[in-house]
Amino acid sequence: MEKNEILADLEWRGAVNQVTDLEGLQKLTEEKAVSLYCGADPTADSLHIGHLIPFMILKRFQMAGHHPIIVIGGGTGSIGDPSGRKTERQLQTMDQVQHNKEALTKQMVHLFGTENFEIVDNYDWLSKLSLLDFLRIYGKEFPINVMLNKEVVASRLADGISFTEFTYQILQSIDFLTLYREHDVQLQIGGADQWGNITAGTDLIHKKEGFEAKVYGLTIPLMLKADGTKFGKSAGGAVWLDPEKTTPYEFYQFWLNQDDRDVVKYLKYFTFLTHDEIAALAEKVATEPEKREAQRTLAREVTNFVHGPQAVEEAEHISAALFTGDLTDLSTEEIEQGFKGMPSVTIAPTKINLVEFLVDLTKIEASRRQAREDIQNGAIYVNGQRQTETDFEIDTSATFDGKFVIIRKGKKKYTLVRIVA
RNA sequence: GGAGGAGUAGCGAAGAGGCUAAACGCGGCGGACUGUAAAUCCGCUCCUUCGGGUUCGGUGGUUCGAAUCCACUCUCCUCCA
Repeated sequence: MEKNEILADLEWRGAVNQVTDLEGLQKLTEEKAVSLYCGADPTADSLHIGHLIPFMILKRFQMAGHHPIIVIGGGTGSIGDPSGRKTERQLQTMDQVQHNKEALTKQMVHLFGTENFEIVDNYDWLSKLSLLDFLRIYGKEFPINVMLNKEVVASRLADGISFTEFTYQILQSIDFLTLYREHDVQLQIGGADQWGNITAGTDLIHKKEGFEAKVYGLTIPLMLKADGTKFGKSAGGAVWLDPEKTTPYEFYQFWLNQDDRDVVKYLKYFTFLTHDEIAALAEKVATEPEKREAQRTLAREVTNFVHGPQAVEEAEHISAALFTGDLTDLSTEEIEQGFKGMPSVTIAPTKINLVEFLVDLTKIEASRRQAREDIQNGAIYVNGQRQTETDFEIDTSATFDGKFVIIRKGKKKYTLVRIVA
């Protein structure tokens, strides 16, 4: 893709919500390799797929020959962005921020490489700013009435917002200005809820650098699923990029299970497939939805991007075993390989009643009552065999060389129980 | 500071002395159907050794019996100052 085609591509992908000056930005992409940035505050020690939304766009800019920068918010993260929140954030300790920052940085490098990409930390400049400088140099440029009118702030006035969070938009604006000056950054992108923060930044740059300063903002639409719920949550909560938190298999399954109505949208957002390839898959969703080729491709592409080809192969192998194959045919080696990364618990060899096994030993079930109910409903499978007797005795030495017991609960929740003496 | 109102299971919301482990809705968990879908239908949703045990903001009382009545207390909301 050429530099000047990037905006049209984003439009086609439905990835553009608002742009401060679309024509101006288009012109800029025709003239040069544009430096652009997106912020990510270290609020947790892993990225999740919500982060992927702006990051995919940064990546597209990168692939088109532009120059993306991620600002990791060591400074802003210690303050707390009020955007998209109804209540005040709990401040994180600086140690947490530091820890999270390191974890996120690793993941970002993994996604973007080091060529034509930078990560900077706004702690580097925000922490050096004295209170008096802050007020004299920047505070003067921010009329309170304008700040109050920002959606993010206005929506919080009734319930309350601290001065700390109120100030967030100024800090983010200082980021943009700093990047404009030191890294020639002319575009900031972010989620739809970032519009207020982004325009605060362009305003500040115009005031400080003059109105001829060419800076732009672009926001991405809020992503909603077809059923109206928020994108990116699965049963267990957020879908993380950290394979320790969300295994590659679960990650793969998350994408594979997407609704027909959403899958094309996600192909556009989260894959680097061409327009023609996506159109062909869209056609297949319409004509032979039961094959779920679009979902399969989506899962394969995104898992490959985040976890690599090895992880895709593994995820597909596990999926095949769990959804079509008979577990008892698997060798212990295959289980060791296939279940790597599945939820697992380790216990000592024993012979025990199934209910106690599920509740006391493995914590797969929360209570005896629940365990009995699930067993009687036929929701529990031991090594692939449905088990409906609550007084069934499990002998851990009976299967898989006494090394494993595989418990399935419901349609697709597996737990690998490792038997270690 | 004054006057009212509210706190019930994960959430929302009934109940106003025994028939209430607590309607109903959502969410969650299962099952059937299916495409590892959607929609739909069905069951479950405090714990239990199935005898029972512990629940309705908290503490103490009245009563044979309290989520329901009384006192005190904590928290939140509205109005007035």
